[in-house]
Amino acid sequence: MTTFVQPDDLTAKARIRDCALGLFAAQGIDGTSVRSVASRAGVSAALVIHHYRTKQGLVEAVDSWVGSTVEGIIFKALSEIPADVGPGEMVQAITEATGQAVVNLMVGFPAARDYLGRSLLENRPGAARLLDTILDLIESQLDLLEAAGLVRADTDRVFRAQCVCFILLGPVLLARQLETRLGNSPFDPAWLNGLAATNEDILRRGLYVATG
Amino acid sequence: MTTFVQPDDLTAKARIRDCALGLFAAQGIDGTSVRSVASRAGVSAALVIHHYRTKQGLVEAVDSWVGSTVEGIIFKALSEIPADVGPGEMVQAITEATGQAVVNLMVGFPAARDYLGRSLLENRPGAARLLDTILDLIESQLDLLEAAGLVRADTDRVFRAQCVCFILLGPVLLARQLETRLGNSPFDPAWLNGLAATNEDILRRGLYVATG
DNA sequence: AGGCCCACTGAACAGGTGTTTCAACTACCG
DNA sequence: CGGTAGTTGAAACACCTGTTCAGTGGGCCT
Repeated sequence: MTTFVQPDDLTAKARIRDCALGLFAAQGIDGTSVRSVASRAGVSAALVIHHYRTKQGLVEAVDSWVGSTVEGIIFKALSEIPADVGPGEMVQAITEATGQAVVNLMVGFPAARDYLGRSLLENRPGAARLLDTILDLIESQLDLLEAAGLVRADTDRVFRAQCVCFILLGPVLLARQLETRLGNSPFDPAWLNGLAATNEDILRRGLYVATG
Repeated sequence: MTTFVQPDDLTAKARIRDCALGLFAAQGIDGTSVRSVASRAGVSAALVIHHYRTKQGLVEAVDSWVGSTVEGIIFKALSEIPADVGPGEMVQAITEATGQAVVNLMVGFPAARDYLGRSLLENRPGAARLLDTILDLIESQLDLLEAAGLVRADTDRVFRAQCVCFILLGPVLLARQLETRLGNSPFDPAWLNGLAATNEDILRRGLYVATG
């Protein structure tokens, strides 16, 4: 059977998957029952099991849907880099493109973003692989930038990648706590851009005043 | 039957609390049943309820024990600052003392550290207050340092505090994923010191090479 | 000694969970 | 029209959950 779904009314199976994504992100996987997913999707619990065999099957379906969505966004961002930039600007172009893709993901796909955060928090295997991918990506990008003379060579390549990773993922991991503290969403575009600007400024010039 | 309790050993009530702390940290609160806590403590489930009334009561007992432990460590660190440092070095002394206290906490109290991470991840009210406290503390410390001319005044005070907070909490939040990636504990003292040194270096001098 | 309190237990209860079973419905194809 | 395959739902099953209950036993006070 074909899995291609036209953008008209979602089939019950897709509706179940979407509702599960939202509930998993909001309450966690263990905190979400099959019945509550079914109720929100307007179907019976038995239908959820019929379509996905087990709750674990539903979780895997959500995992793979989110994974392919995220990969699609990043691939799209990278494919839109103009091909006529010189080799000197190429590394910076890649960095900016991926950074923009991250912001786009956080602002434009709240469900996927929240689910990613949840997934990391609950230490699901898919999220562990994702963190691995993120850290590898950051490490290799910083390596490229170092080779281009844009990143200090006297910094540990593993530690610096962790530092950047934590700065990037912080809002995703602590979104709920930050929301109650800030009063509005930490993914409000204006707010996120301000935070990103400060982060970039700190990475560029340091936070402390040079004491000579 | 007879329980082998050595004279200096913990009372059953304290043993239950400690076992709960460990299991909550490892599996989450929702993922830990009263019976599993009782089993690990070598008592019956009914006794857990007898001592703490409800599971929620047990959670609150663990919360307050961790809270007072953490506060004790920080207070002890602050009280050990020699009183004869000049006002110029005072802010830096406070900063170093709290930084050292954080490292001590992460290295010396793995159970409390893991529980704190879990608590943040599960968005428990106690942890929300804790994050508030941490952010307030960082903001005011950076304000002090800025007033002393040690932190750049042209950085947003809220965003920069978030940045520092994410760097500090990253290993706590992602400890389990990092452990599988690194092969050893992200809280190994040597490793943690290396990470802290790189973080401080980045905050001091920036990560990117100054491009003029 | 008697009385008493308190730690402690096994069994049971009520409710929620994931899953299974079976029956009924709908849409398509000949 | 019949038949078949894909959908859907109500009810039930076995299990796990937090919690309650009635009771036992040992140490302590008067």
